[in-house]
Amino acid sequence: MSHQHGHGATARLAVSTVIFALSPDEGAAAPSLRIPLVRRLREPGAGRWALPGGWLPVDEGLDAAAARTLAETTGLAPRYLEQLYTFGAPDRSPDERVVSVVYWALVHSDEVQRAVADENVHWFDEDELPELAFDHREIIDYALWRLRTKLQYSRIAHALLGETFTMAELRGVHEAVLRRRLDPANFRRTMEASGTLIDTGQRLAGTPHRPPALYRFDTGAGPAASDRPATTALQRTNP
Amino acid sequence: MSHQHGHGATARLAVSTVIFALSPDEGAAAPSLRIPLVRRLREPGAGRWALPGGWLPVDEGLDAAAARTLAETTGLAPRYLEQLYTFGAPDRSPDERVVSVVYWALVHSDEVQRAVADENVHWFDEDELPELAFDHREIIDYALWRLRTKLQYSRIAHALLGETFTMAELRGVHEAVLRRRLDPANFRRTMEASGTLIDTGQRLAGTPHRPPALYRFDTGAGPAASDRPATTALQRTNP
DNA sequence: CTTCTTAGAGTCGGTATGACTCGAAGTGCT
DNA sequence: AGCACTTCGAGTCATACCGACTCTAAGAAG
Repeated sequence: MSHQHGHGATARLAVSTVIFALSPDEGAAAPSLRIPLVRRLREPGAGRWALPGGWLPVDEGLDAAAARTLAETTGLAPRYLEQLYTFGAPDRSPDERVVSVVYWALVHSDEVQRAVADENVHWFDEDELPELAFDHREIIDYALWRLRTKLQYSRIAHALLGETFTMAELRGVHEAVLRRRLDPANFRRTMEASGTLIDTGQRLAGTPHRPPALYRFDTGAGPAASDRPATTALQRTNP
Repeated sequence: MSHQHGHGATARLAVSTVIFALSPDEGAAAPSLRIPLVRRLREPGAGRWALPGGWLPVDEGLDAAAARTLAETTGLAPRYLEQLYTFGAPDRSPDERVVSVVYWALVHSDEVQRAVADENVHWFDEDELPELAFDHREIIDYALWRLRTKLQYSRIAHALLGETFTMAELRGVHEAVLRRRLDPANFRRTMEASGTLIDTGQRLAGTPHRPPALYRFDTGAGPAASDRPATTALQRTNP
């Protein structure tokens, strides 16, 4: 029953990645989400902006191909990388059938500074995206939805921050992603109750007001990521 | 930057589906989840059980290929079908590189009766799975996790039930999927509060106790499926 | 030493949920 | 007919969580 379609022609496999970073902190301005896009140099869609990606080499895993793609574009390694969805409508690319396994990634904004600066690579603000090639606009919209949804039940915000951070910085990440103001007191309560924050004991000096505490993320245990089943062995430890 | 790997050899694309149905209702026994598998007739993995699937034809969409695969196996159309994940480790299949776009589906148990009966197709109970070919065991575990997770915040249980059903039947579906007893009173309260149930006004007669009400699912509006972003147009209607 | 700003703790009310109780409404047995 | 038995389905109570809000703490700036 399986494999009944023979070894005839099939679609070509590409891997693309939607990369997110926060805009570099420029004073008191609220940070915003930014996405790097590459200008297509060849047809189809030459001149248009598109997601970074490439054909899948026969001997490379999907995750590895996504990470490599990302490194070639930003020059840096992702802090977070997860498969998003596979897009394969027959007409999504003219001329030939292309199936794209799309990933999404988070990188730290500090590292964006050191990233590839090229006239054919540009970081766009989330709400100032240009016209995109193929179905890449839908893909980005889906990735944005996933990022926003996941931020609320997972703890991925640290992938956009440095080693230590203040509660206000962490809240700023959430506000930028969710595009919504959050109550500082309630946000603090929720984060502290999550048990994923560690107070370093240090305080950030030099602010024109009361110095805030600096936190680290608890990279150890804590509530599992919950976007994947625990391994069978780990799952048994639950009850 | 994109497409930089040329038009050389690439992986072959397959589409597979994890299909779920409830065991046929045999008296008072609690229903359980069942999954149809096909016996592999050729190498690699000949003789082993595997997920139904096939190579992706060049001119067929991913969803369509999954639905066709499912129809060829069960002889029926899925009540629910959603992409699960794309598996593409370089060594998951010997001999050649295969990337599988995997879907998961729900079908109604009544229809399983009319499904394909073949010595090479067999419905296995969720906890009595045989040794599987390739990485299909991991795939099924992931699909099970997704089904259980999604059942709790979405309303997909109706895809496993008939047109009308009692509250106890609906609860039975949840209990079978979650493998956990649920309090009847609390379950009723939660479901009624969700606003997705419509009381048909009819009651199921012939039971050896108080006759239960028959419900339908509200196929119209209600809380959006929330596993996908609303279309851009709809999203704008949010305040 | 007063004023300004943000940090961070605490209060209050509404809502969701688990555990539990109890009358309702059928069938089947005596 | 009447009693026992079963599940249906409504209701109660305690607790956890979360949004809105208040208030004090601790620094810089003037």
